[in-house]
Amino acid sequence: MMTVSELAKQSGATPDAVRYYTRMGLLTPTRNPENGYRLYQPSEVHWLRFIRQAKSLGYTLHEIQEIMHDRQNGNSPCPRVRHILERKIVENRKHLQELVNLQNRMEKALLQWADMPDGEADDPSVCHLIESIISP
Amino acid sequence: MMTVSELAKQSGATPDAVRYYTRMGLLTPTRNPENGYRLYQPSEVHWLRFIRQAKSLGYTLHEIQEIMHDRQNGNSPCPRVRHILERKIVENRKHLQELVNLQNRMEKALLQWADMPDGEADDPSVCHLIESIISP
DNA sequence: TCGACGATGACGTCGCGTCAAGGTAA
DNA sequence: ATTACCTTGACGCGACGTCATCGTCG
Repeated sequence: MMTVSELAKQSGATPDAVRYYTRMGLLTPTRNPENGYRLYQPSEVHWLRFIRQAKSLGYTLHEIQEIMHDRQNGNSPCPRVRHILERKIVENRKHLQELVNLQNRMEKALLQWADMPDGEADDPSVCHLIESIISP
Repeated sequence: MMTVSELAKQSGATPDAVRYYTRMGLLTPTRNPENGYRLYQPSEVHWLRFIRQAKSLGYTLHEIQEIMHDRQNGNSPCPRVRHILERKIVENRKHLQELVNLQNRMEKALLQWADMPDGEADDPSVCHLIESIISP
């Protein structure tokens, strides 16, 4: 039986994150009746590592919750796990493209600004640098 | 003088966003004393377009606030504007790299899972697919 | 006795979106 | 009279981090 920070150290999470996962129902400690401390079984280390592994693959805590519910209901979570990842690959590709576009806009702007002076205090515009950019 | 939704239409924002910018102090309407409606000067269209232009370049509303404060204090915001963008270009490059890494991890996982069966309901692991991934 | 740990509960992040409950305009 | 607008205030998102205030352990 281990306390929050002992469990946290075993898997690289912070004690605050462990408490948060516990509030969400992803971890289910018992309580020390003398002082109310959360007490985790050694087997919880496996669950917490699973949570962190899934998170590093892009699963949200809500999705991890659904995966664990499958398990608790006696179903294999694998079909759901595959579906979610396929969706995430598509979504992330779109997100990446947006960030690439943003990066291009920012770099083009900085290049274009290199030849432009700073504005004066009494300019009519807010910032002529920003306003000079042609919207895509 | 225009109401929220008239101003919003002039620049492509939603009325809710206009009210939000107003709460943040980025827009400063007067009020119709008869009914309390926000009343914007035609010149606010320029400010709102500036806000949206800056946002599309990646500036946060908080940063836009600082830029506007420069203006109101009689200083040129341009040096700040340049600095922020230089910082954002670096940050976004890092963020992009993380998302590319995530995308690679996800795509490798899906490929690897293609040859693996779904787990059974009585598996000892939570999901052997996710647990089979070797952490980077 | 003191510092490191534990507890709860609430608030902050970011940029809005949404909802409720009501008043107003055309 | 209907409908589309306006107001304020509060809550939701995601994954924690932080803070205050307190009790406990070694």
